Amino acid sequence: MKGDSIDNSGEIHGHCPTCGVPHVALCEGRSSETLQTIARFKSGDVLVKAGRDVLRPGEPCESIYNLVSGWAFLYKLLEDGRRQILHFALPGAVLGFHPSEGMFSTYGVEALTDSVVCIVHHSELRTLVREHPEIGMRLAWLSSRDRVLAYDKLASIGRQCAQERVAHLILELFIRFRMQWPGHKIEEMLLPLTQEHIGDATGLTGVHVNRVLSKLRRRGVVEFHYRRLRILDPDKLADIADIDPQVMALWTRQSLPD
Amino acid sequence: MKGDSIDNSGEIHGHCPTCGVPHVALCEGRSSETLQTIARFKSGDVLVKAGRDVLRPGEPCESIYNLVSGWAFLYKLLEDGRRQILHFALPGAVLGFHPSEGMFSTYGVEALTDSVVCIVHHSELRTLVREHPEIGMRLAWLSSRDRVLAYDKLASIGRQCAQERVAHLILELFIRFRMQWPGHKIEEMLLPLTQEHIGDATGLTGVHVNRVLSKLRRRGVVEFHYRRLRILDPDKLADIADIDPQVMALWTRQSLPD
DNA sequence: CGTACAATTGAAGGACATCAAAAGCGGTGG
DNA sequence: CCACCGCTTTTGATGTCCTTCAATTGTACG
Repeated sequence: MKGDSIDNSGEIHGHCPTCGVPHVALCEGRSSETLQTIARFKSGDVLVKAGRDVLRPGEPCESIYNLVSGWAFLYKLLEDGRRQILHFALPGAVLGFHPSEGMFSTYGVEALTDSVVCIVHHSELRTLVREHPEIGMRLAWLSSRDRVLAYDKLASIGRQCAQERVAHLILELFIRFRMQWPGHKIEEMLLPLTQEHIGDATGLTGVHVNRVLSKLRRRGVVEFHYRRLRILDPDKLADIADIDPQVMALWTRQSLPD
Repeated sequence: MKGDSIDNSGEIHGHCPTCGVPHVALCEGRSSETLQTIARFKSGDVLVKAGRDVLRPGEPCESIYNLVSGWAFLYKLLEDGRRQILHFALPGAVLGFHPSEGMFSTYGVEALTDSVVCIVHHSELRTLVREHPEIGMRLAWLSSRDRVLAYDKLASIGRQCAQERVAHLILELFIRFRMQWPGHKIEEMLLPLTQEHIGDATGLTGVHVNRVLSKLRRRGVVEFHYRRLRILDPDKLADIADIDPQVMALWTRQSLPD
């Protein structure tokens, strides 16, 4: 925290009183009995410095990581070093969930800011689900939501031009950000990304992202400069990105409907 | 079936004796008691003609669709008609699983060949999972596997050149196909796709896919002509696609490990 | 105040798209 | 069996969006 007026690197609203696991992830709406069960199963919190890997590509998938605070991103590397960013994770995300033990992660997870992750071993997760079936369904829910988000990006990267892709990513992050901190009505936020990150997430080069951003600034749509994002014209942005913000908000919310 | 030596449009090996739901999907390894439960919950099989939608984009997600036989693909449309194919579904796939009711599908599902889908309503699914927790975990497993596949495509489309993308898609389909019909050791198969489909799946134009395919044929890697695919040099293909076939096979298999 | 990293700008080249036309294949009906 | 039709594949010419390489400027932070 740097005494900024903008602060979105920190805690999510509401944690399990017993275990510090964010409400938004596994615990949302669970009875306090269940929460205590989860607390029993977790093996500890870990602080990960910005730029370090939470999970290295190719590592065995022994645990799931609950992102308590900070930003992270999932990425994949090609042989020759090219990098594709798959997803940006906000506090409350469940990371590294893989269907089964004995597998090796096909992607890596890197902390974008200093982050805290809460670790639950896979073997314990299985027991946990047996005792509390609704958590299995919740995992399916989270997993499927990430799948839908990945599909969204696929269409964007596969079929949209550079300007549309950048607009798409920015709007996605903006909406997901606002869902997390509903208090903030601001159209200005701190995005802990470089233009290089945006390039790696949109399948473009950092250089070209820069050119696209200047055009968007000149058109009065968005400003992004040294991690400070300002949405000037949300409607025009949604129009360029070809996103219905209502629908996106539904799909990116963290809590289950009734 | 046209009396071809190649036949991969039909049934998957082994169905639930009671309900016709393929083993590979929800039922794999379930007790016969559970199978009968699933049979109680399913609301019926439906035949979908090639080219028709199993699920239209924007439709309410009221049911999940178990693909009993045939090929289908998930797709997304942009405003102006551009299409991105998100995933090709083989027999045994669970389609249209969305985390909750009251949502509208953000993508469509179209039958590639005449197909049979088995429908289970969402409300019934919820009850089913309450009674049989392991099915919830299995849904999470399936969902997460599709997510990993989507991430794979994201890296391919975002960071690979045309030749690599096409090689990637072909190898993915080839490996997934072989996992389904382990009997077939053949490197020749019937792929019910046009080059236009490959283009829509790789973010290229059909025309350019054609040029890439001719180059791959001239290099002696693969032949694809009027839906007939022949892998000439699997190793070179894997090399171009930047895929480890072993890893891909692990991730695309249909059955849970012990 | 200096250093490291991020953003910005320019010039040149390449990969893929677009448009258009011809040829090939498969199914249908005479 | 042949002729026809629609769909798919193939090929060519031209354009453009994005990349690459390189140099400069700007910002944050110790």
